[in-house]
Amino acid sequence: MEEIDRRIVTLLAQDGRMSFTDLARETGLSVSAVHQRVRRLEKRGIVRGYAAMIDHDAIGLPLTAFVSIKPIDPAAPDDAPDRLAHLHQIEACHSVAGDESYILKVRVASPVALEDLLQQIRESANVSTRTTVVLSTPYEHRPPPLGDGAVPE
Amino acid sequence: MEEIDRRIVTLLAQDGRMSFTDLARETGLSVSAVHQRVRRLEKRGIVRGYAAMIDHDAIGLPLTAFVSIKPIDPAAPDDAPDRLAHLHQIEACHSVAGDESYILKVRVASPVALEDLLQQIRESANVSTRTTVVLSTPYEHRPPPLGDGAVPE
DNA sequence: GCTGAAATTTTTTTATG
DNA sequence: CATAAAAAAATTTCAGC
Repeated sequence: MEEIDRRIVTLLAQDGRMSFTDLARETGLSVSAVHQRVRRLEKRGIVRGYAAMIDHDAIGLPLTAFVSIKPIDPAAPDDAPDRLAHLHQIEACHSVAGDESYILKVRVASPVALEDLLQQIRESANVSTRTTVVLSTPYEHRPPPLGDGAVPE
Repeated sequence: MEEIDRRIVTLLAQDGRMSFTDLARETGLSVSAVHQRVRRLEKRGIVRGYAAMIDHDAIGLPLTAFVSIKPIDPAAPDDAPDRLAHLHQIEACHSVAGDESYILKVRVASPVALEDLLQQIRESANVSTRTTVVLSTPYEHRPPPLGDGAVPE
């Protein structure tokens, strides 16, 4: 991927609703050229999709936590992500190196809801949990650094 | 916030580029009514913005890690988020309960880049670090559960 | 706050160099 | 990849209830 595609990706990461007209102005390309590139980036999966960023306080999910999980039976097949996928309070699931096997990011309405969710996680995936509660989030969803730091391809 | 706004938020969280026409069809409102509501949700900050979701492998940042930090001097004023904000490889910063004070989510190009970033974090904020490397991400950015689980207002 | 409709702008496609 | 043109669709504004 080269310079202009990288610029387009950066712009869309910052404003997913930016118009092709604006993208064209920012990149110096014509509208059709930008259009073509964006479609190609989407098709290749470099742009995976678009999402509105939501204020979780406002929608009644003010409590965020990171839940690290570890299998009770280390010999059992590890299909925890599949077994947890139905729990929609889990926003993300990362397989990680280290003592524990996955880190989950969860959003819930209250401490009681967290307690309930943890129980469901333990039951669903036969794991033990270790939970770190988020107190506040100074920043989140910052766009990736493409002009500085990363040297793709 | 009531039912229809919640539905709009859910739809936009799943597809940040959904048109007002489609939102109108999905909610049973007129286009102008939906338009009005979306603008109001944006103005109130319930919808914070829109972002393209990017494949970090494709843009040369294939390595994700969680970095927990702890101040070297517990008596010093805690302005770590400000002091780290210039490091664009930090995608998110959460203040957390527990032994450590913040969890950072970082994206870098390589192990060496991670090593370099960790050093910059320690120097910039006068903290010690504990790093958990992400091996794979079964899922991420799942939309919040508004029709099930949460009971806003 | 909603509807319906007009005015404007953007998106999308197609063609040509 | 640029330009151009045309058609389709979406955004935005506004009168009226």
